[in-house]
Amino acid sequence: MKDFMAITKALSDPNRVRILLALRKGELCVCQITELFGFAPSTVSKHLSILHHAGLILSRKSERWVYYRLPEKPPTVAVREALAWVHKSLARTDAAASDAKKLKKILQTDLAVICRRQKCC
Amino acid sequence: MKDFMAITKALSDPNRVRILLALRKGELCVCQITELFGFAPSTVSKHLSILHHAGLILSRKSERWVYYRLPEKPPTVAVREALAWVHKSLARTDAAASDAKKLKKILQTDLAVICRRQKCC
DNA sequence: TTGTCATTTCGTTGTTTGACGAAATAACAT
DNA sequence: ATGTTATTTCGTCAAACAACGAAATGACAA
Repeated sequence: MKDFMAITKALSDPNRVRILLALRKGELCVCQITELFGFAPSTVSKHLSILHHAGLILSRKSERWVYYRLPEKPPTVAVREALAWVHKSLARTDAAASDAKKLKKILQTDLAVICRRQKCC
Repeated sequence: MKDFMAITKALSDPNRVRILLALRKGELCVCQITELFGFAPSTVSKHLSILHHAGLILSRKSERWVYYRLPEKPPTVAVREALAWVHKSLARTDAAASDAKKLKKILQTDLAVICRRQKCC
């Protein structure tokens, strides 16, 4: 029950759901997600930590960046079904499409440039 | 997306999830659920209204009581999958079993008696 | 119509949550 | 070692939320 509630709480914020949808196409680093949302990096990091704690995403560190991704093999049935439910319900929505479009642009830009941009302005 | 978030918000409170599990065996009136939880009737009513608004439960009025139940034919795919997910994930947990046991006792008692009990003490 | 009774609505209170910026951390490059 | 840099942690603030009791509602019975 506790594990299950960790999942439902993680899903109860629309921005965290958007993160799950954005990760469908493959892993993203924190600053790419930050760029997509326009939030402070600390805010995005917190959202990712909640998703990670619920088992809904995995992370990996490489060079200077931390990448998050959907689990190829979900840790529990509850997590697997939750992810399937999210994607089935929302993959074709306008919100998902709009994020996907924005994400495409972000993926064409160099990571270092994106990160630096978040510091200065 | 808005409809989906109504569902995830509804599921993000453990007591509301417990209500959904309690309704698996059939409809219950507000005072029976109130008895099961030990909360104030107004609190339970609010929880039910949130679940109802998300499409996760239906209501019907009969004599003096309002009965809530799971939809036999869920209104959307998202709702259907959500309910299936909840039940699949939690039906066999201790929490569900303990509520089911308590509920069995409540169902043996006359409705009017239960309701009156909540007024006086 | 009047009273009764189950439920809902409303207003209040304490807790949780989501956002931020500043400071800490951890990894890498110099 | 030292500095740089991406990310995380911490403290703060405002908004949202869950609980309550009191009052309103709406249905039925007298």
